[in-house]
Amino acid sequence: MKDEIPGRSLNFIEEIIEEDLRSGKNESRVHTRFPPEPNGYLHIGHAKSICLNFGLGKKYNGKTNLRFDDTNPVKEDVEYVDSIKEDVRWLGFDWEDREFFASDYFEQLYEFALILIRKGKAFVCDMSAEEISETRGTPTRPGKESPFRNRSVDENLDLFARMRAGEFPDGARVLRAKIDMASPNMHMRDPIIYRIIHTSHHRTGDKWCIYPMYDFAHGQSDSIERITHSICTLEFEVHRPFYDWLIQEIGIYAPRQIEFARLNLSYTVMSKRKLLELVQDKYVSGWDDPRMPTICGLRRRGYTPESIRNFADIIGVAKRDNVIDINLLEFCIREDLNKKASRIMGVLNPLKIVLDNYPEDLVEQMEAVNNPEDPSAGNRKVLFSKELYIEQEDFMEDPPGKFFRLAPGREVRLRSAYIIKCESVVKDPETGQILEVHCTYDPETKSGMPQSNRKVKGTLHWVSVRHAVKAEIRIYDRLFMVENPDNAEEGKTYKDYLNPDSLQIRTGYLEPSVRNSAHLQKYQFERLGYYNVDYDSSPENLVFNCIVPLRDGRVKEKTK
RNA sequence: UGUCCGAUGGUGUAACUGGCAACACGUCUGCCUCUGGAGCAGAAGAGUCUAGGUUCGAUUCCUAGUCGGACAACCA
Repeated sequence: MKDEIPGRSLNFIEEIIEEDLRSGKNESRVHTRFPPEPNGYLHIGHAKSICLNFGLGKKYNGKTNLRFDDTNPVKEDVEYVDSIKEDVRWLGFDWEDREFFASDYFEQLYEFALILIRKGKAFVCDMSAEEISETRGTPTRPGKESPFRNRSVDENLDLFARMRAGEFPDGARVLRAKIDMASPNMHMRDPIIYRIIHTSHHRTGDKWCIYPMYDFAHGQSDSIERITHSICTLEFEVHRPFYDWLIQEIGIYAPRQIEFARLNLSYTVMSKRKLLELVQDKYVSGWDDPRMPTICGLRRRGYTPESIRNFADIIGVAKRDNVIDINLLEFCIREDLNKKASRIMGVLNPLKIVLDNYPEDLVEQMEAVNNPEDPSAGNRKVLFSKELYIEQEDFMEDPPGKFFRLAPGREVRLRSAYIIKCESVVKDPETGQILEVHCTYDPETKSGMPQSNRKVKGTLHWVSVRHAVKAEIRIYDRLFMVENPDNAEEGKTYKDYLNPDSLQIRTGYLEPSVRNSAHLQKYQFERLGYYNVDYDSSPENLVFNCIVPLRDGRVKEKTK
């Protein structure tokens, strides 16, 4: 985690917290929570919230709970609970023994509902979902009161008990708060707080057939856990008056809810519904497809927890809607991996080089630096021989002015090896395609030798043909072709903007040192980019994911 | 024709609570380099949605607009 720079300005949430600390509110405790619903995988937007909540807990010597808001058994599953825990842990956060579930509080929540009923603040309503919806009114028009609104306390108590006992089918009745059908805030128009669902719950099994609505569970769960600052996203701002009303009427501890703007990333979608759709309709290989903005997708792509935490830190927290440029995320992973990733050489588009003056059977071990940014990473040996592969793009028969690489008559440095000079080109007589390039090497210029300092304009990466190992290289591009796929034009959906070339599979020729890499091992392929060993990889069938290419000045020249 | 929230360079976030706008990404220029990477040095780019007001002075306060977002699931 980044060290706090003293004097660095506070975000608006930290300001509120420090004010509360100064005034001695909540006995000067800071207690936050991350409250996911276990109905989907976590994405980078959740990472922002996780970093915020756990970060605040840490910064103010407080605590942060992990609580699953599992109030809807039809959509939730343990699969999601497990993945969420894994992801939060992987991001580097620890909730210690404070792993909670809203379902742990079902009995308590039921008691809260009883309190409301006894106070005449809640009633059992027999209307159908359609009727309730019709009588709710619109934002500009008040709703109509339910004909069941004035049932006696005893009748409500009896009916609610029978709801719990399972006497009624799904949808037959609900419990509603009795507030104000004419409120300008839709959430105050006698909102539903309990509904009948005869579905077994992933934790409580068949113990319950009535379940609290999220709005009835969330605020009270925070209260039960004595959360001091309930941090959530902007869309819950309009719910706050209802939460406050509940806390007030039930008469329990009141956390303070603070809303912030959720993260939006360019060239991607972030809603759980859409991500689920991409998975179910097989637009991607799964939740952890390296193109997905999910935490597990980013992990598989090769992002590090540090880079994601740093990203969350850099984007800041505020209340205004925002769209973060995806390249800021890429900046964060490059910055991190530049310091950490070992460098290796690999060729993705091979062109054969033959060194005419190099002994036929000689094999040399070249000393190569693992990471110029980190001397402690040490060196390794790279095998060199008469026939090498270089990148096709690194040779041009008729180069333009600013081409620093190999061309007829020109010299170039082979990284960690010799300076070579291009002597001739062998082409296919039929197609004119270049088959191999013949060069001579200068034996005096081996890296490290006294005379090796001769300046040449370019340095190329290479791999010995005889020693190269093949690997499957998966290269990813952005999943969507437009900056904001959510904002689809008439008659289109976000899916119409899916990038058909977001996955490209190639064969790479790599130096043999990578053969026994562990899954998720990260490398910089010199001059190309950062690569991650995929879960599908094995020593026999290496598979790498391109995390992000290196920044490349050449690209700009071309687009100019 | 409601309620709530927001508005600062291309993007995001600041401005010690009223003292002529800073940082990061991106862009551009130069240096350096056995990665056209990294690093280093520098530059351009907003006068803070608009109109009034308070004030010696407003991005910060007030008023009225404008624009954008959220809210009408027995979802969260």
